[in-house]
Amino acid sequence: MTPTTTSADLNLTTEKMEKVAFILKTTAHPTRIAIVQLLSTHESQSVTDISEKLGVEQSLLSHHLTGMKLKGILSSSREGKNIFYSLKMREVVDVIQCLAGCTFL
Amino acid sequence: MTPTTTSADLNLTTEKMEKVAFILKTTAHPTRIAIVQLLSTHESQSVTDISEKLGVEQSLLSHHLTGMKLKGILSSSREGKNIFYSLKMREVVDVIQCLAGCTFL
DNA sequence: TGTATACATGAACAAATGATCATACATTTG
DNA sequence: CAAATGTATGATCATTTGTTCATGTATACA
Repeated sequence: MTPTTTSADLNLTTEKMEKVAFILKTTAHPTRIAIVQLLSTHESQSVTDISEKLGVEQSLLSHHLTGMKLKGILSSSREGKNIFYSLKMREVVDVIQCLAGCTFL
Repeated sequence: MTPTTTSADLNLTTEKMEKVAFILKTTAHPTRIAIVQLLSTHESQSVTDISEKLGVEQSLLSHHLTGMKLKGILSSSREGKNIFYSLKMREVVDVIQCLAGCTFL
């Protein structure tokens, strides 16, 4: 039986806890959550697309995007003048989904 | 049909994204993940218990614990000289579980 | 009442993060 | 090749976070 949404026993090594913390940290920002949200339903978007849809200035967005790429959450590919980002680590969608479902939020 | 662990479409308001980010941030630290892990299988532990089991110094641990309590993740109650902490927001267990299950970590 | 135990708190500081700005680089188009 | 467009990068600064240390507070017990 594979684990479902209902909580099970965690049993993490120190190393794994660090890695999990690392991913959580990389995700823990409203703009970055918005990026994940957008890419969860769009497969691939250019920086300009994202910038316009989220209302985030180019440079700041670029910092967020390259950071998330560096940390393995996103991937990117150039297509002419544009660079298209997409979700590489789709698990973060589940993570956000999980918290977003909390009634108390 | 209620959402399961398999990714679905997120559709979050700005406010909700901020709240989710807030919880993620509050969880995103190896020590705090260890605390969640411990409390996920122990219902209630004193500060000394946690300090010894995790090998974290009293004061630092206390800062983490009070922070997590303040942010709604833990709750606490005094019992004589001891203060027992327990998990209030059990959803964070699922969040960690989700990432911990990733093969690439 | 004094002392020990358990925990919290606040100051201080280092390190990480987030934002902004200016500028650099790559690609297309004229 | 020059100019325009799209994106990245690096410097700088403000803010937040993590840690340590010293000290404060609450409870128990002699």
